[in-house]
Amino acid sequence: MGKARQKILDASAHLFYTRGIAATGIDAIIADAGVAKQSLYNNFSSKEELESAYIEVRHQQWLQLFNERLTRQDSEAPREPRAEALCTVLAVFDAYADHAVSGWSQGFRGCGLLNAAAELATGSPGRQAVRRHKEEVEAILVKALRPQLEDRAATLGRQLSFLLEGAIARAGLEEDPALLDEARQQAIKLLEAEA
Amino acid sequence: MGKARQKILDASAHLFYTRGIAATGIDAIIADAGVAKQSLYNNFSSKEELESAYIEVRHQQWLQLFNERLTRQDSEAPREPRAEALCTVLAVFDAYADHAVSGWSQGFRGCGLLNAAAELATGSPGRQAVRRHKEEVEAILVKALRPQLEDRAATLGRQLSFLLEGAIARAGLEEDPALLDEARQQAIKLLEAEA
DNA sequence: GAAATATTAGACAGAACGGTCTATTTTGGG
DNA sequence: CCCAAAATAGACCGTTCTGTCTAATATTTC
Repeated sequence: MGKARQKILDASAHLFYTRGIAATGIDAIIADAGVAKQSLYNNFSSKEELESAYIEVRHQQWLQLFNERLTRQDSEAPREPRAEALCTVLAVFDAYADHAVSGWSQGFRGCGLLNAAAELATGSPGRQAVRRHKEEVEAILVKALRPQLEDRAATLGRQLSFLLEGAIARAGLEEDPALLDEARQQAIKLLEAEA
Repeated sequence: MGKARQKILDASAHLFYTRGIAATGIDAIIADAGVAKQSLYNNFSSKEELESAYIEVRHQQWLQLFNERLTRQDSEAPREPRAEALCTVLAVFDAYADHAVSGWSQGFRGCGLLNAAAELATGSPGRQAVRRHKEEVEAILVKALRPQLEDRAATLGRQLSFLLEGAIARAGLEEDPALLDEARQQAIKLLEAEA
């Protein structure tokens, strides 16, 4: 397959994130990608399918950033069970921060997936995909906390996921990723308090 | 002034919230409102102005729900300084829950203001208004906590605002306002831990 | 180098968009 | 009752939207 598809995905990732999905027209995407309109419809049957691809790619990007953070910390830090839970939690927070600053030059606008969901109809495949993404993030947190906290893992994992989600949203509104650092600090304190 | 304006505001509140702003056309609004197109442009100079009005109205609606919760609790509960901080915090959370269930029949989709911001350009008046709304909510929390917590009020107020914001977002995705109750419970525990 | 596959530019269609205009009718206050 | 203000229906305009079509040109693969 060709490289037009990737150029289209890159351009739509940029435009969908910075201007919103509905506000971004096909013509703007192909102009930004430097690609013919037919190349878009050779790779995606409709704009809706391109939107779904955008969401899926963004989810996979986050997963990769998370795994990079996780393995990086694993090779540095020791393996006490308590520290491992903390490392995983921090990797989740840092992966979101990484995702934020990776698009910082385009103007930080919070979580692209949550923003996309805001434009999608209730029950639509895209919105369900975003829902599953957030559930997966929460599940990662809960699973990491389980060995140490048992019953309280579910509650604290959910609380951390709320904290993270809210921090990203507010950081996007304030255009200040530093709010993510604050949430990270608060997460550390919450974990210490549970120990 | 006439009642066409109110019918338009009601219809656009419903449609902007459930379908998104960009996805909602003028014709859909006037059809839902049962109003002539000219009546819309007699009351609003453009769709953009109607969007701004939608945001402002929604902000005022929340403020009213908050004040109702506040005065209701004030007339019931005693006035210990510690309990007053808790009451204000819970009033903030409950006001958001009220706002959620008031539109529950139309399908709960989280915070309408945050959703609107996701569609608005960085630096646009509407997006700035949403930002100020969230800052005001956080300021209410911090102010309520100040007498009891002094220095820690700012940090805890911010943490509570993150918690609340994330809970609403996740509740919207899950279409389950019960997540707001969980966040409320977590907020109570956070306050107890600080005491 | 030939055949198959991608990619290109651009015209085009049909619908939906925001917004204007006219002309008529309804409404409400003095 | 009268008159000004408000609301009505609906045609209309220019633009933009998604998506299709044609036909020529690159690129890859064998």
